[in-house]
Amino acid sequence: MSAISEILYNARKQRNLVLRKVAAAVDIDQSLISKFEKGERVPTKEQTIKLSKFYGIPQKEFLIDIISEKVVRTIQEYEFAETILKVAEEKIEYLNSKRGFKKQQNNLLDAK
Amino acid sequence: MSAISEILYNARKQRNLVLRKVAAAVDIDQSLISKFEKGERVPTKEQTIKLSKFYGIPQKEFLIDIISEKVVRTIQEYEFAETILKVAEEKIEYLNSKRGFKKQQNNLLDAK
DNA sequence: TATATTTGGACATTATTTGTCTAAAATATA
DNA sequence: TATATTTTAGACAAATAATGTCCAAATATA
Repeated sequence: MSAISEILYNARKQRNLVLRKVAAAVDIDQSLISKFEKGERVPTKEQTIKLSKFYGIPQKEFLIDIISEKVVRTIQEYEFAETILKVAEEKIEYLNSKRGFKKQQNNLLDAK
Repeated sequence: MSAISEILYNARKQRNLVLRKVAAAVDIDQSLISKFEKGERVPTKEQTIKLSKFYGIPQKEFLIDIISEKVVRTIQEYEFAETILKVAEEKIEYLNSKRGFKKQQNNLLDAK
């Protein structure tokens, strides 16, 4: 039972809504929403956006939550999952520094 | 051009092997190995194991490299990729602490 | 107890990843 | 320079994974 499940379940309960009503409002099958609330499935990006809008959940934070959950489900079978993330971080930082470099280059070119 | 590409390319060059020879030895299409070396594709787990054995690359380290590369390719489109990894880390740590708890429980039960 | 709601499981559909093929491009060799 | 060999890129087939739907069983409510 992940945080996403709880967030969705609580959001619906606070509003005293049944799945059918949410399903109609956001155009997602009620069975699927049930699975999200039970942690059986993870919403897609589009579904995430729809649900966050409907429930007034901050979109970016929710997206981060969803995508990180997907990452976790991919790597959790490995005993070295934490190391994977550390290495991934280094790679992302490296990519960002390359982008930063390119941005600086572009800025210099624009100045000319 | 990722580290994986360089590792594979250098490993092959050091041994003065052509793709065809490696391909036959590890039973992976030579065109595919070329794509790995160029960073166009990422090897599967099974391919990773085969290549690490063939080249004598430490398997666990190589697996970590490969899987983290896949994670990176999934999330790098987002400007908040680093945050995703941070949250994923917290989730993994949480899971590990739950597992630790279960292990302790199991140990206690065994002791009885 | 009847009805409404939620859930789980099977399976269809869609999307993504992976593997293969082939010829062009690049490089090496004679 | 001609030829052989190697590498590569692109198209597409095949395999796998993710996602959506359907429907009845399970559960909750009145």
